[in-house]
Formats: sequence, C-alpha cells, structure tokens
Amino acid sequence: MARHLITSAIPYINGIKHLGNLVGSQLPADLFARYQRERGHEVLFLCATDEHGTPAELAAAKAGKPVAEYCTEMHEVQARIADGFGLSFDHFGRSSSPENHKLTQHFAKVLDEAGLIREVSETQMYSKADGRFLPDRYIEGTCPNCGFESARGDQCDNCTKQLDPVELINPRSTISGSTDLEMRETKHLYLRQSAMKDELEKWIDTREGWPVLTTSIAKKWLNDGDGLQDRGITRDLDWGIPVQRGDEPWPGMEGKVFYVWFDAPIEYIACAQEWVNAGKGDDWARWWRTDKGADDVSYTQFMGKDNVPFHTLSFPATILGSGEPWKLVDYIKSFNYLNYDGGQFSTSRGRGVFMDQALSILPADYWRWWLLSHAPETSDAEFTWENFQLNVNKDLADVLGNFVSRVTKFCRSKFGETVPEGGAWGPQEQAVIEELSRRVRSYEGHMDAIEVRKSAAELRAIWVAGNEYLQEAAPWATFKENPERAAAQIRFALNLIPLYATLSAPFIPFTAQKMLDAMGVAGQWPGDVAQALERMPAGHGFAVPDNLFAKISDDQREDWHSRFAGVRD
RNA sequence: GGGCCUGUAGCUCAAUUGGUUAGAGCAGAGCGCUCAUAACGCUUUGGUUGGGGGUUCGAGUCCCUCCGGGCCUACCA
Repeated sequence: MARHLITSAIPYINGIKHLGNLVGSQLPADLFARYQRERGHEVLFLCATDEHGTPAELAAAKAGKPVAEYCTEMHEVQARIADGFGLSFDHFGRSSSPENHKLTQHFAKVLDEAGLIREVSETQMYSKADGRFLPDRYIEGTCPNCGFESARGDQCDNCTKQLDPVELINPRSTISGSTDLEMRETKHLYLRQSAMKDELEKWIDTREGWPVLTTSIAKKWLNDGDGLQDRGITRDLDWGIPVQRGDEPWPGMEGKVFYVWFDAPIEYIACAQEWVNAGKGDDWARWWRTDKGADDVSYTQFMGKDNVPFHTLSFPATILGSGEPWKLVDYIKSFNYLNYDGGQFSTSRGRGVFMDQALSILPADYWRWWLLSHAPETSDAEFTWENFQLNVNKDLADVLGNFVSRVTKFCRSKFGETVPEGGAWGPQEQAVIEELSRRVRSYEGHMDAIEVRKSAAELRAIWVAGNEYLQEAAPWATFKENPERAAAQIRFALNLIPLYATLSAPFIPFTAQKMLDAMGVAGQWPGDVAQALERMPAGHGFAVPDNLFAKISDDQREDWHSRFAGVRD
C-alpha cells in the first residue's frame, strides 16, 4: 500500500472562485485523491484558504468588516462550496491558523541560522491617506513612456513598459485615489534564493516526467538574466504572521508580517498539524518528516501555471534551506487556464461562472465531468455553453444515465427488481470482459500518470461498451424465445452498473454513490473484471433509480449564457 | 523587448517522442434496433497537420522563417 500526500494550491480568501480556478487545482487534485483512495492507498489530501496580504485587507474593508472576521466568514463560505463540489479534503485549513504562525516563524528562524536571510533597506511608496505602504500595482499614474493615464506602478497596460512607481507622473493610490504619496524607507527580510540556485537547479534536473509547463517555468526563473533572485519575504502590513525568529522578537522588524507567498506554502505542512489538532488524524510528522516515516510518501502538488515558480523554487528553497528533513514534492501537476466563451474568466468583472452559481444551476457532477474531461493540460481550454450542453447531455445523460435506465427498467418489467436467475456467460460476455479488462488497465495507467483528459476519454469508452453489449445481446429479443438466456444477459448488464460506479466515482462521486445505493452494493475497485461482474448474484435485490442526469435544454442554455456574460452583483 | 507554450476535420482533442494509409468523440449523412431520458448500435462524409523553405530513405513530430492565439517576466496572489 502506497502513501499519497496530495495538496491543491490554496485558494485566495477574497471571494468565491470561478470554474477556471477550480479546474486548475482543487478539482484534479480531488480526482487523484479519490482515485488513490479507491485503489486502497493511504491518502492525505490537504487544502486551505490563503488569507494574508493586501487584497484580503482591502476586501474586508470593502465589506466593512475586521479582516479576521471577514476571513473567518469567507473561509466558511469556501468550505461549504468545496463540500458542494465533493472536494474530499481530509482537512481544509487556514493559512492564518496558529499552527501556521508558529511554523512560519520557525522556518524564518532556521533559515536565518543557516545564513539564508538578509536584511535590506529600501524605499517604497507610502500613502498617508491610506495609512499603508502600497504595492506597485496599487499605484496608478501617467506613463512616462506613452502618456497613458492609467498606467500601474509595475507596468503600463497600454505600452507594456516595465515601470517603477517613482517614474509615474501624478501617481495616485488606486485604493483611495489619494495623491498624497511619498517614498519612505523601510527594512525587509530577503530569502537568499540566489545562494541556493545550484542546489535548486540540481534538484529540478533530477525530476523525471514533470509537465513541460512546470519545468520550463522553473528553468526560466533559474536562468533568466542574473539568475534566481532573492525574494523579499516580509511586508509592511497589519494582517499576517508577525515577523519573529521562532518565539523570539526580531529586532527592527516590529510591526511587520511575513509575505503571503512565504507563509502560504508552509500552510501545506501546518494544515497537516491542523488536521491532527482537529482530531481527524494522529500523526502529521509521518507525512511530512522524512526522519519520521515520510520517506515512503509520494507527494503530489496541483496548481495553475501562475503558481509554478513558488512551488518549484520558493517553497523548495524554504524546505531545503532549513536543513531539516522535511518532505519535498515528488510531482508537480500544473494546468493552463480555462477561458470563458471567447475571453477570460474575470473575477473583478464578474465574467464567467463562479462556484456558487455553478452549484445553484446544476449538480456538481455535471461540472466535474465537463471540467475534468476538458482540463487545460497542454494548452488553455475554453468553456462555451454550447459545448458544455452537448458534451454533458451526450456523455452523462445519453451514454451513462440512459444505460443504467434501460437496463434497470427492462429488468423490472420482465423479471422484477431482483437480479434474475438462469443461464451463464457466453462468448459475447467473455468478449466484453476482455475489452473491459484492457480498458480498465488503460484507465488505471492514465489515472496513475494524472493524464486527466485521457482518463476521462477511457472512462467514457468503458461506458459505451455497455451500450454496445446491450445492442448486440438484445435481451428484449432474446427474451421472447429464450428467457433464460435473457436472464443471463440482463444479469451481466446489471453487474456493469456497480463496476461503472466504482470506476466513475473519482469523476462523478455523487452519481456513483446513487448507482451503488440503487444496486445495493459497495464500491470495490475491480482487480479482476470477471470477478467484479459477480458482485450482484441471482436473487440480489436492487432499485430502479430516478434518471441519473436530466438533460440541459436549449432554453436553459440560452438563459445561462446571457446570465453569466455580464457583471456579477 | 526577452523567454516559454500553442496552432491537426465545422467543434473539442489524440497520434507510443522521426516510422506503414494522421486517429477518437461531438456535430452532419445513411441504415438498423425498439429495452431506454427522441435514448442506443452500425456504417459513413469531412484534413495541403497555420503559410513557406530546409534536413532525412521517411516530418504532424527536427531546423529556419513568416502569420495567428496564449502565458510568464519576480512588490496582486
């Protein structure tokens, strides 16, 4: 039995995520976690909310709430929605947890002791009206290069020139609009990633089979320009983890907090501690400490491409630099973006479908199936309502749902709601068993390799095999001259249902459970397909389930299309 | 500007890493079936693999060039 540690990139706290965020990390991570559990492996699947940073403070201010209260509420909201999507986290933690405070401060201390932290004095734009230092992107002004009036402090959106905030003409705060800005001196801690460049590169070079997307982004950062740059790991903010050396104060760093990208990945570890402290587990160290049993753990991270540098470089620099025996990631699965109907999903403009809205119009399995079978693995993918309607209706309602419906209803009308007795498997059934055996092995191979779309395609082919069998066996015709033969055929077909449910559960867990409940058996991964098709012997009672999937109508599609094109709220 | 990814049938994607005649699903067409959610099955029409050039016995795959789409570029996260 293998042990799988699985983490999904932790979603930021300032609002409800859209489907693009979902398919880029949490959903494929859940697919993998569910699959590995079903295969009988030990799994610890962790996710959390990422709660620190300027945007959280601003979102809380906008909501008129203290930031801690705002985060607590939003965490609950995200947890509830995640549950609605069937995301099977063993624990859904918070980067603001006491566990993460302590651990982040611990890492800062040991990194400092290892000589990997340096203090840097720098000047930064300060807004008196806002009472805070402003990140470059929160400053707007006229571009000195092209005259564009809404250039941001880091880059002009019009001419794409990289800017320094001090270069802007008439700079103003985008938070308050105030122009009362000044450059102030401030001191920050930097993680000396440059000192670890060779070690990191050596580590990356020995990773095998990682997605090109993952390694190419890492190599770029390692070798671009002057090589890997040191990174500031502190900020002048109120909300965050206070800068300390372990339990000790850090002279000169009073009133500052750690940068969210320093503490967010550490939450992966802290989350395991939260899991224990919540009473759900009793030993986090055997998942995270190679000196305490984590040596045989296989650790897989899931994330969108924008998160790759932090997971390939910054976090490993933290882990390796600590000199302590923490578990390093074994495989990084990264995703491109999902676009929405010819453009990008936009949180700020409310363009696209957000997780809460998605659940309000259709059950989670519709979304899970479409999103996973179109996961943006090799390039950006696109969501359109037409494509969604077509695929979901065909795959789920027609191929899978209708298969279950026709089999169970035929049996009910001819034999009753009990698996019929008589007859035996013949050459037709043997052929199906052989095909399914081959396909199940192929499906397992794709799932093991986290080839999401290929897995979905193989699963669909497995469903289709059931309809092909029925057409060829034609129990409705057989029944007229040889009811015993028909009984064997329908017994065979009925037994495909729990098999399909088990195989499909990682993709569509809610429906899979309905199928198993109706058939009155528990899910069990088919080691041997022939054996798996004996799960419901003659005489076994079952129920005819309601239709598993209602079809999406043209009217619904058009309604949703117009509803989600515009602005949210 | 630089780097990376990407372009294959009307649509969404494959193609064992240079190897026979580029394959699936959907959509379209035809036939069959009547158990089932007007569902299912079978057959079938669609391709100058973005354009051009090159290397090779052989190129969707490698090289050059042009065109289109996307991402990243380090203080949003």
